[in-house]
Amino acid sequence: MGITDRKLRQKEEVRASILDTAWEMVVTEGWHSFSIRKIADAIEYSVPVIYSHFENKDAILLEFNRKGFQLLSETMAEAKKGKEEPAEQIRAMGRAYWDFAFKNKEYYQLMFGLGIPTCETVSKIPAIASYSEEIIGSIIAMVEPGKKPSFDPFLKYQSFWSMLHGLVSINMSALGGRPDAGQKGGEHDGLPLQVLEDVMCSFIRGIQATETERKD
Amino acid sequence: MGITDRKLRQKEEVRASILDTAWEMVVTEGWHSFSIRKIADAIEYSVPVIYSHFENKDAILLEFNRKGFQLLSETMAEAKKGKEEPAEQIRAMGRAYWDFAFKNKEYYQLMFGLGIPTCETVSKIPAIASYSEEIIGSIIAMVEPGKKPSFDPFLKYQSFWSMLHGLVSINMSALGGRPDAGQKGGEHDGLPLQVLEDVMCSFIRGIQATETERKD
DNA sequence: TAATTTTGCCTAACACTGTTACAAAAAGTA
DNA sequence: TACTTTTTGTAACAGTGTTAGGCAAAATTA
Repeated sequence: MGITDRKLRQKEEVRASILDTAWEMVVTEGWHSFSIRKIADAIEYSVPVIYSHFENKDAILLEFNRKGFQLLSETMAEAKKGKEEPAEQIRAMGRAYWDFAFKNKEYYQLMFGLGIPTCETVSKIPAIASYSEEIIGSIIAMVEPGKKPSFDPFLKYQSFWSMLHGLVSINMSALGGRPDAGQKGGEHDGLPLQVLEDVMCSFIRGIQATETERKD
Repeated sequence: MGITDRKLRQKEEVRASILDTAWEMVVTEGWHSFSIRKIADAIEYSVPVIYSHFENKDAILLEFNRKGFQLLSETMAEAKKGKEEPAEQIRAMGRAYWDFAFKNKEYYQLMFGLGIPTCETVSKIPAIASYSEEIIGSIIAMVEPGKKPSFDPFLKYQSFWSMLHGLVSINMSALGGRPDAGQKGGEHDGLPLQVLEDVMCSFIRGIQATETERKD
């Protein structure tokens, strides 16, 4: 049956063109102009055709979310590969995370913007797991030799991610506090990268330090 | 002229009822149901009346933004007041920041959500300045005695804020990574607070450490 | 008091948005 | 060719932000 075969192929083409067109619009015009109707107009089909490929608007966003986390976790794995020392791996991943965020602003905003219902969709995106494992691996490797008691790698992972995410989103909203922060020469010049280094430094030093006691 | 006086008073009342009603709706139903028409309906006026008080929807949001930063900077000042040691001040402010975020989810989401055009509105909110000065003050006080060269308090401030913001927003989206993170018993139970302590610990230790050298 | 201006307010429209029911057209099958 | 199934478009529904125009009451003036 070559006919149903071709039909499937054509259907897949339409689906791809929906995603491609939508993405192009988001990149060139921003998330605010992400609209089913505009996509339909651009691919020269009527609106219901889109609904025959995706249940609703959120389903398209979920698809981009998937791609974003896939890309991020690949980026992290790639950054890790070059380095031997766990501390260097973490530094490289931190830098890679930063670069990913600013090279793929649209993905990052979708993935970590507060407005998006990530709560329920976490389970639908397996790449989140592989992304976090990439980091946790290095953290464990970094402390294994010393064999410290009461060391929670997941806690450290959350700290690390929090630091990175905060840094990125504050810089992405150009809300640094200094009036000249944000869009100047290139995209993020000088100080923010220094802050990134500073943050990673104290994180790594914090893990390498023997004790992690706290006075509550 | 008591008449124009009363008119001004009444106009002010309508304005206040717009803001009150809008806020109540946001708190009970979330940001998604923040709508000019719904507000008009609730205050029992027609839609254009709202436009006679606010230029547009963003103007109302800006108003809430102002209030949010006002509240945050007051919270920070209050937290600082109790402590003498700069390190303790910073820890207290970090904790206060965290509490503010989860006690005022709606404010926090508005203030630091990526979807909101904070870039242009920073200049319109003077409370942002007083908030950051509150933190920078303690950072400077903490290192002053030692008189370290090449120490940038603003860089440390950005690090600190980034860590806090990342921590909060990751926990707020219930995206911790562990399936049970987020909405369990109360609102944020156990681990996240440990992460907060962990993060503040390494931050303070990082400043207290004599050198801040990096190998690039 | 009567005429006139000003003010406050509402109806209704415009241009959008996501979503869907239904009918028409195209394609495949007999 | 006639029938059936699949694919597609039209048009509607229920929302959204925003604004133009008119009406009536209130305040000002004559």
